[in-house]
Amino acid sequence: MGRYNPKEVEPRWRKVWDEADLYATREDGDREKYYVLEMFPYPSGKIHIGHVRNYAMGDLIARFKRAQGFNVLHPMGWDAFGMPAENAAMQTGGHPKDWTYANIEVMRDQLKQMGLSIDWSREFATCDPEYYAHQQKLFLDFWAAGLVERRESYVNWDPVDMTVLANEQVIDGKGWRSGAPVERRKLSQWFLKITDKADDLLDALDDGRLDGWPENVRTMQRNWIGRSRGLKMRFAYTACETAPDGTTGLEIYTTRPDTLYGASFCAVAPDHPLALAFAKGDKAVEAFIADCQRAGTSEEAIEKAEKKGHPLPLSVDHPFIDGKKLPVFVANFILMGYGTGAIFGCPAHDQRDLDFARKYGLEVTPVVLPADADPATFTVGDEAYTDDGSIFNSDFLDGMNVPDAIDASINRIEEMEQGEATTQYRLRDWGVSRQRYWGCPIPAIHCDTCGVVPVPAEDLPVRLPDVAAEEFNTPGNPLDRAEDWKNVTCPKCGRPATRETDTFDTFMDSSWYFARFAAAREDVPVDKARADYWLPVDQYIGGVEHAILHLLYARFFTRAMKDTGHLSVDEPFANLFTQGMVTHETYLDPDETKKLKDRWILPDDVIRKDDTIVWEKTGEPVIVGAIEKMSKSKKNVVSPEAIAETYGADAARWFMLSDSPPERDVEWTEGGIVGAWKLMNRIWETVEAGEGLLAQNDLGVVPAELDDPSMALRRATHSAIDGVTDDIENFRFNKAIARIYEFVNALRKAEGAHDWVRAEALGSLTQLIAPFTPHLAEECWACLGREPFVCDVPWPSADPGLLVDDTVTLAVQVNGKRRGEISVPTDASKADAEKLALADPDVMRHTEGKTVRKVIVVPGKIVNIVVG
RNA sequence: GCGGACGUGGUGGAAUUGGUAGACACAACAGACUUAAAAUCUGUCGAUCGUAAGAUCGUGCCGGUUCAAGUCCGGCCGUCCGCACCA
Repeated sequence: MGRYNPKEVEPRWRKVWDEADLYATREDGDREKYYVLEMFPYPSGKIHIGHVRNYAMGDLIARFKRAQGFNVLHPMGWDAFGMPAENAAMQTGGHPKDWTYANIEVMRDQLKQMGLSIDWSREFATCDPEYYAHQQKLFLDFWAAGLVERRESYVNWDPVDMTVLANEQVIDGKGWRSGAPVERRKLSQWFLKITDKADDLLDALDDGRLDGWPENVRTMQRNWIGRSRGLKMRFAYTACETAPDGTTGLEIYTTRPDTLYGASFCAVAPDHPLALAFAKGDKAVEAFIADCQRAGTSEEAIEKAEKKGHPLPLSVDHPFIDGKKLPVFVANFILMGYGTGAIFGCPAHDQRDLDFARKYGLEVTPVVLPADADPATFTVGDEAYTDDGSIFNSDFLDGMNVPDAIDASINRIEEMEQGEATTQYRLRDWGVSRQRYWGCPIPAIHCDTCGVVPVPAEDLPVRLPDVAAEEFNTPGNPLDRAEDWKNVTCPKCGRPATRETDTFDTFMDSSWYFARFAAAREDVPVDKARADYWLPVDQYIGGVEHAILHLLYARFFTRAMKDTGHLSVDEPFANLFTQGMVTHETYLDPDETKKLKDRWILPDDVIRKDDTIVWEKTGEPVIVGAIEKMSKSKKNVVSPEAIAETYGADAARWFMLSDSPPERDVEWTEGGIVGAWKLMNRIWETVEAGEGLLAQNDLGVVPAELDDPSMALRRATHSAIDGVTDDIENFRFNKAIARIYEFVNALRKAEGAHDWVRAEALGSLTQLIAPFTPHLAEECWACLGREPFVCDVPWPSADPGLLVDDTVTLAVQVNGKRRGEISVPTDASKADAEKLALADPDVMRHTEGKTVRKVIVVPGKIVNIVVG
């Protein structure tokens, strides 16, 4: 007897599991497969509580499915390339590689301490040449398949990190990592043609292929891809054949060709070729463009920015109205990156166009009439009319609704050979070049004679050269200066050439790792047969912060890998679950003379005294700040190591899964972890009281004639099995935990129950907690004298006969208000229930002297008596 | 502005297709045990009135449907998330 001692118990069981090699997985045709994967961690140094929550969920699912008889794959790896390693190298004078692998060593140990059922034989880091060699091969295959493009383009340049960012990595005009305002630069860049797959990426969101994904993630991806159907058309220049940029007409894009009759001007983006061409000979145009480019791109700047334009010295002909000319402006609100960078303006039905037209005195002709408006008097004031209606003032379109008019105008423009229907995307191709050392080298060679040449497959991998530590303290990319590595001969012509010195965006590394786990040691990127067995991932679990970037890239990669014969699936993740963050209170030093960033105090350094929280150092109260996501900057972090040391890994896992629904944020509190710890002890104590009770896995037949307390415990056992199973299957871990609490409470009150029933209850309890708290469960299982291992025992099933009682309590309402309750046999007829309800004294007090007009009986639930 | 999620005790949160609102836990309070504390155990715990039995009110606000609404419908208010001068 004695308290449960996780410090001794947990390592002991992990050793036993290790020696039995329990969690190594092989392909096995007899059992159905189940692939559960949590987003792999970046080896930043130590695991944090967020990891604990993420991996506790994944391990819960893995163990649950394993007990249900599935052949479970549950692997782990490291997303190991990336800038923090270079920053650390800069600060410590070391090498990114040493820093990264040292962190992996530490974090692997920490993860192992959590008692996860992971197949460590499949572990890899993305910075292993054995991994990135295959990534280079995939890239070469994509290149050959036409999915890669090298082009000169404006890029988002992060001046702090000195690298290019993908559009997805620019948030509010700032770098996603550095927070520095992003600059525009023109560079030659590698692109993956994700827009080639835009339609399928979008369609799969709605055609059932991603039914296992949360709606919010699908919506985010839908918005991000941003498909719109419209018309690309040319407006002929009035009285001139060609413009200074060499074009013979202005090509615009519109989704509202139905409003063509309301057009009153055209406008182009400040960096549109036409505008730039005019700027060369026109100081005013040049000045206007420069002015536009100076304006910020932040959200605020855009919102406040006034619609501004500058006329260009030419006009265009209206396609439908003979003799009507439209002026052409350069305007600050047109984006070069969307459509053709040019529009026609219809002020009556677009707010931006209206603002612009009012400012420059352009005509406003309404052409869409609201349903109840009078065509003779309808005008547009300061608000554009953007809803549906019937077309008027528009010749052949008059009387149509908006969708019909859109079709009709497109047809007419196509007949006139002035344009065609097209689809536009907000999504742009994925720029994958990064001017960094610590990434996967791009396998390409630049030759003056042959141009850009792929590295031959047999020369892979292109390994990162070892460079001296001081290289990381020099601005720019160390690969640019690694002369021995950089200078090669051209594989085509044999003349001197140079390697590509950019490396891949690290999001590429995480875009296919799930497929590599199927056969992590094979000498091909993906072993097709084994990948066909394991993929898709049946359950993927991670943070919602990856809803767009990582998940979209992985979906694209999977399609590209299918095109190039590496995979057979086109969606990588059949079911996705996005878990909430772990938050914590923040504490502030009240001394306001200090800078804010120096005032945050660690939770470990404060003490709760009655109602106030004081700083250990001074004994003075601290300011209790908001409950926020744990972050190093606000110091509101707790160390999983310290928690495990004090309470054990099981208690930490349990707490992270209790209370809050898994998709919601959970607040880390001292009270919460203590509560979990108390339960560990309570379970242990309860099981220990039944030590060796019927020490066998198979209890045999149920004894006949059990007394009432025994029957009650059996019912509690089976309803716990039923409820917990259902809750786990539906990701309601907090409810599953609540049911286990109820079951434990029932079990502790049932000491007089029959031994057989107690043995059944204790065994079931142990099995039910096993996916949550594997060490404790194994210890309990051994204590009961059952055969190891509980994690390999089939999941218990509930006897449906024990889920219903033979009597049931019905609430009785009078006029919808609860006035009493009656106990009736479960199979009682409606008439019997009605009779009993009407005879109940509590009910009769409210029906006395009144006429019963109606009685509604819902079997098993409620009786409602309507009186008047 | 567009799209999505949500709003329940002091707190985290339960409530399957409309059918006993507040499961389970945290905090708080009272009691038992103890020299004492911790731990553990028992009890109370939405609000108001009442010694009690009980009554009335109560799921962001207003209205509606229904025998019955946290749940459905209409209209507001508020919070969070994503996108955003996307033509």
